[in-house]
Amino acid sequence: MNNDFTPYVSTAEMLKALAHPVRLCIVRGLLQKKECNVSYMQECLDLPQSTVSQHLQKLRSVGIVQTERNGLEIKYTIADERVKQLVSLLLPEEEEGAPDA
Amino acid sequence: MNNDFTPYVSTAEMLKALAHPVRLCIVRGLLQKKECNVSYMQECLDLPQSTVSQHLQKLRSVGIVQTERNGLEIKYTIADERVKQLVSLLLPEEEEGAPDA
DNA sequence: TCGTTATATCGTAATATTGCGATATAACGA
DNA sequence: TCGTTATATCGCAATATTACGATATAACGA
Repeated sequence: MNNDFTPYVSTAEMLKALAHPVRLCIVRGLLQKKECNVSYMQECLDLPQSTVSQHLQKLRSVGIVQTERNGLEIKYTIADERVKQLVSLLLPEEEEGAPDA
Repeated sequence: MNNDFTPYVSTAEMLKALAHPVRLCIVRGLLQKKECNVSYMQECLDLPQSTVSQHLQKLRSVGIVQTERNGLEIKYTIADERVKQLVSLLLPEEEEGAPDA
């Protein structure tokens, strides 16, 4: 009868993009810092540059983050306001301390 | 420096469990109907029984749904209250009409 | 133009997820 | 106990995701 799942596909894709520990970390860091370039994230995350960049492309492909070029650097910011609520719903707030990604 | 993603792993797993069109459909149906057995879902979704059951096991493995046996049937219900908020945040409300899964 | 820095994309091996028929288990009624 | 119904698990081929070095692109300063 009702076997049309297309209304759920784009939401599922957005959730899939968020459903990775590294990407959750990136998103939470961006929510805290408001904006960030790739090499700073790379340092914080301690992952190869290509790995960080690919995670960012995935987040960007579903509209979770957006970019703005500033000379050599590219600033990433959160583009979908819903992820703010989503993260505050799912990620337990952390202790005071050194900031993240 | 900070390359410990373990705080994000369980949240990522929960999101991964939700990040599938069929499972989103199941979850939304359960939120609407409050409870449901497998064969009813199977009919609504028009998918093989084993497929539905495997999706349900995945949702159960991360605590999104829970089960209660009632004779031959097993009733599924939403176990994690956060998904209610999550779904209402992400899934656009639908028109009046025939109920779903 | 060249060298350098910042970021993105390619290629690919390793790993994970998916769908589903076949089969197993669990509970019921006779 | 047997047959039946409801649900779960197995096995596995097909597909998707992941990580990351190698390479490409884009912008800058000299």
